[in-house]
Amino acid sequence: MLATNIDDLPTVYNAKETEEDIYKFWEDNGFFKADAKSPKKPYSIVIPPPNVTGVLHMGHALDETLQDILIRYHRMSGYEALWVPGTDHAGIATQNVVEKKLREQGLTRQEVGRDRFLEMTWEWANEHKSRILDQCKRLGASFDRSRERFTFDKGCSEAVKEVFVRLYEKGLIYKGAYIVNWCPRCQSAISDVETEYETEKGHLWEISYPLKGESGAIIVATTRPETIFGDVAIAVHPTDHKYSELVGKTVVVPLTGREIPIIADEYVDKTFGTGAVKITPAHDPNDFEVGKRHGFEPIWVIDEQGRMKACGEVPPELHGLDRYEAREKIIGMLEYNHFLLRVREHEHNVGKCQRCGTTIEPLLSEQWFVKMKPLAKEAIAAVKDGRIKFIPERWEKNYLGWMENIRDWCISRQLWWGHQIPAYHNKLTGEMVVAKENPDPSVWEQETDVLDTWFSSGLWPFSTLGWPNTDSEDFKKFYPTTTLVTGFDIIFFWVARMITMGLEFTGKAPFSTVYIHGLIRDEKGQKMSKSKGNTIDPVVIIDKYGCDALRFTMTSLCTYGGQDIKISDERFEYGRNFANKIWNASRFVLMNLDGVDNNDIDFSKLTIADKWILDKLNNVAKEVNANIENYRIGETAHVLYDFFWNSYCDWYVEIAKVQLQDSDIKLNTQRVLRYVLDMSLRLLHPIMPHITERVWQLIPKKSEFKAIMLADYPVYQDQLSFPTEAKEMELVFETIKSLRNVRQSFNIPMGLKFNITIHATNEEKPVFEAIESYIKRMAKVEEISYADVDVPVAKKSATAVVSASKIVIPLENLIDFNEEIARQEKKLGKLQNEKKSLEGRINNPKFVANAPADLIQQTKSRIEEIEIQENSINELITSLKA
RNA sequence: GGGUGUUUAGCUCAGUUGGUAGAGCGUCUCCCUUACAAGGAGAGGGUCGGGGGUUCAAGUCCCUCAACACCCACCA
Repeated sequence: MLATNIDDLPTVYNAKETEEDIYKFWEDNGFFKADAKSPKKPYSIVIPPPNVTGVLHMGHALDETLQDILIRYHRMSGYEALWVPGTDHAGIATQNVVEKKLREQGLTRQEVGRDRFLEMTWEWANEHKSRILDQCKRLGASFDRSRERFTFDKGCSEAVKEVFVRLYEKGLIYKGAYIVNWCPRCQSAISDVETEYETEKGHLWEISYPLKGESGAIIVATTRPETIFGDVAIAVHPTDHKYSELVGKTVVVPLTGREIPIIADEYVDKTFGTGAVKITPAHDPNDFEVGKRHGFEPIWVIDEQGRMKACGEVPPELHGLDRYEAREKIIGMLEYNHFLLRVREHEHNVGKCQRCGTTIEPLLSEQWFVKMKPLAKEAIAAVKDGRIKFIPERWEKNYLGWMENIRDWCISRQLWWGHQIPAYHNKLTGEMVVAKENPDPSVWEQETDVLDTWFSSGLWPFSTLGWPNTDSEDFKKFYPTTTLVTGFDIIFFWVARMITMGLEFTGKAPFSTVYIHGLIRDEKGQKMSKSKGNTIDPVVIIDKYGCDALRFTMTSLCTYGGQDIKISDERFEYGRNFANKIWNASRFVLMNLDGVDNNDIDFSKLTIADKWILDKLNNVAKEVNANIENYRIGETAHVLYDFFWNSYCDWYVEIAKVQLQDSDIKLNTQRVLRYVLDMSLRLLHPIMPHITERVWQLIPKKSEFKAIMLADYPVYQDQLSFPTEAKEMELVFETIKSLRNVRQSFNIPMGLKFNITIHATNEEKPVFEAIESYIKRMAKVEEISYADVDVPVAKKSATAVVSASKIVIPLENLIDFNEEIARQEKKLGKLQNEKKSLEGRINNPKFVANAPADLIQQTKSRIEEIEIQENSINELITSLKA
């Protein structure tokens, strides 16, 4: 149990013991549950579903924190806020994990069989499904667990079938034989976006193909000699004079003796290699196109495992050999037979499987595709006409560029873990139908391929809200969602597809704003990865520094431009220290409230300092609201940090200590202290939910809200605006700062109080009188006396020029006058520089003609102010020198 | 080959419509002042990557160069 007695609160904030209890308090009270029947305006976010295979990492921590900030802010601002949590079945990734476990037992999925394998994967998924969302609780995530979903649950599966059938019926899904990116390890096709290219050092082999029936040969350059058996032609550029006489002739493929023609095709680059290229339509996407144009039948020579195919085209001694072993062997064979003329080092890009890193084998195979061009139209329009806005805006360009050049999406995967394609083959006739249900299982059997995992994620914003049942309460209330928060790395994978599908099936953009944040990197700016061993575990950080510290630190590092965020363990001290500051300032206030349980401030009794802090708070509220609305989350953190620490703690709380001594204004000061703390906590709550809730619960109050997370978010109020007093307080700060400066400069110990004389102007004197008590306490001043501003200052003294007045500290025995002269000259120098530059402006007629009036006025008055101070300082220096 | 981002204090980075640069950490002084040493007070530190241009005025807009990072394309 957390302590409730103020005197029992530790002097160091204990995040660990607080956070668990507070989260439980929220959850037990059902505060995260959204009400679809609420009359309030909806605000909804669907979580980018983490993979069931995953453990919480820093990327999630940031993503979830930002969503939680938006949700909590809107919940407090009068919206019915719904955050839908859930996980992704992550087809390949999950299957790989389960297969790996099998392999550890010496088994393959084929040995286990499809049904048993799926059973095992479901078991595994069910065990892990909630794990990551449970971990998100450590982040303080206020999502509605009663609405938790899974991309492979019944509802999502219904949505998938519905979408598939409708797209098929519309002619937007087709099946066909094309070159796809094939992962020999995953044993499946993967899509273009799942293929990552890496630069690798390889070789460029020049191979001689002898002409048939005459002497001579054509030299071909290739990086993949093992595909030689699949060659159907040699291509040269139509305008390449080197080869013009050879086009139409026949050559003999080395090592097989097969005869193939030399053809001309524009695809060939005259300047690369030898200018002649072998055409292997079954194993290269470009060659496939060339082959199609010229009407060649592709020849398969590499199988799905990446091994040489046991077919007539391939010499028997190579059958079943791995593609790289075969390559070595073939090189040897070519060399032995004098077909190999030259080898060169060659750097080129090689496609890798995003999931397992295996080199992709472009393979001709029968797959299912979605025609993207027709769907992309609306998805492009929705972004162009502003129905969907990207923050930061530049990602729009990125999205549009991709969408405008979109290619068909290969959606079939030769996996077992995933949504089985709802197509059925007639065992007798071979006929195929696409339907949500099997027409007759005794005659029809379902397609064995499953769908790309992103197919179901693409439906996430509406499948989670009840679609295809468009009458569901959640769908009606919360769709379309408001904001999507994610990293830029999945704009193509996910965001683009949600937009496409959402528009096609609901007629509405699935969200109006896409908030893209940066990626988390290590302190050197490198991507965090398990293999590099540079990951930072958010749970470890939370244990060490606290969740709110983690959230605050990360939030403060978010920039409007969405830059990547570099972190290291020590950086989180920033947030922890701030949490501790909040804790201790709160303790002070709580210890001094004497049970004051309301914010009923008596406006007639407000001091200048009270008005200043209220004015400041008011402006902060205004700024914070605007910042959050505009996704300036980092700025929000900075503004609140600065206000709470530098204004409230460093100045107002210190001033309040003075005011609390005055029985006349004690109660009102307590109310101001309480009010500003209350509002500060509310303002901070979306970013630092636990500590703010914890402290807020400790503030004596009549029941108003049950929790700070349900309290009203502060907004700007006219009656709390005190610009005049806010300005006058500058005098307090300047005075106290100058006096402290003098004290430090002359090494006057804090224990030694001194008297001062203020040579004040008539305007400023009343203000000084009003703030005397603050000056006395905060600058350790004994007595304050006044003199006219024109009266010469006492000779043996240090002087601070503040605004138009002078503050004189008689320090006969304490100061070295040369030092004081130097100190004043330094200040004078600064002022003179400033004046010089300002005068340069004001004396420029073009400036006076063009600059805005208020700036000119401002410049003039600043010059006047400087002149007054200059005069004072000059006088001082003269008198010191005398 | 196209595109985007970055370059500001010793370090890590902020800086919304152009109006003489800010924070955190670190450094140097001083301080256990009854909320906080994870703290308080004071100080020092930058010709805003180079060059050019627009403007009365440029860290901010335009051009150019350089370095670094990333994305897309995929010449065998």
